[in-house]
Amino acid sequence: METYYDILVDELKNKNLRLSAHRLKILQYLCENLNHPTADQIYVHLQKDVPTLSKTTIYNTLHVLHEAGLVRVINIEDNETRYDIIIESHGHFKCEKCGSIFNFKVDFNVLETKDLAGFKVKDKDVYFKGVCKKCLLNIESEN
Amino acid sequence: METYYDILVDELKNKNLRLSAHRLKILQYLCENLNHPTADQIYVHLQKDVPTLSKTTIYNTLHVLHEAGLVRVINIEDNETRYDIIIESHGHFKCEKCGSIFNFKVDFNVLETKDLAGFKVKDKDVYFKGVCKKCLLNIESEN
DNA sequence: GTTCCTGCAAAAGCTTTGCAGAAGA
DNA sequence: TCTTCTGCAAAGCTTTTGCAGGAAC
Repeated sequence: METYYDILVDELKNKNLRLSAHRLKILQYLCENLNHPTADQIYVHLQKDVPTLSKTTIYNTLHVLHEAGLVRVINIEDNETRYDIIIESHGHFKCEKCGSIFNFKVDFNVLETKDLAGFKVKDKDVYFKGVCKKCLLNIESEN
Repeated sequence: METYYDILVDELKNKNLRLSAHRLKILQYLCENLNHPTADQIYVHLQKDVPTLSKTTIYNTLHVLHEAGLVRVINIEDNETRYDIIIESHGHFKCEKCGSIFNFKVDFNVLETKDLAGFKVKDKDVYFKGVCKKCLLNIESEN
């Protein structure tokens, strides 16, 4: 069975991008960790395995993967950029207590609007913020 | 007739926030320029009138206005934060050619999803990116 | 008279850039 | 062999912080 990773590697080949060891590591990390990591989180994690890995390479690779259409950029918060492999369109919810990001289904078709008639829409992002279920329960149990 | 500015000033009074000269200037600018400026754009513009104004005050004021619920924070792009007085909920479209940000109507009710059952949702943002009508026409006329 | 706001300078934090050496095709 | 990638160090940008003086109430 072909995994997300395999599919993405094929995509890289198709687009004539080099399959360097570091790129594959980063891609693998993204496929195994669908928790919308920041560049720094990827760096800290992979450095354990690959001590020579630099942040520059993380940024470079994320840019390349984004331009190739394999990675989504998430700017739900102003002071951090997060990354996500693109599986299917969904919205992102960020909990202000624990900082976790959750995916949720969004019907992007219903967002069509005549206000943007004549516009070419390439990216659609839906960002929600608030408090997640788990944190809400924790707050309740404290009172 | 009461303007947006008047309404917002009343809001500040109600929340016991000080109506300093600089705060009122920044609020006035936001009411008269509904083009989602960055902190720097506000700074550059207002400095002509108020040379002593500092960027620190711009940031401070924007934070205060945001916490008071009068200003919306827009993170459609990773390297810049934009600000918007809150009139009614709408989506934001950013043109990748000219950089302009357009508002468009969004029915936020249809975005409700059972995936977030039990979550407390406080903010909802819809960000689209692409090319605006005007830039599309310019591109066509070049060919 | 208090409290809060302002502005300067410095620091912090994330991201980008330039360039020489290394690795991929 | 040629092209592209990598990593270091430095720079760039936006935003935050600490603190003394000043303004609002």
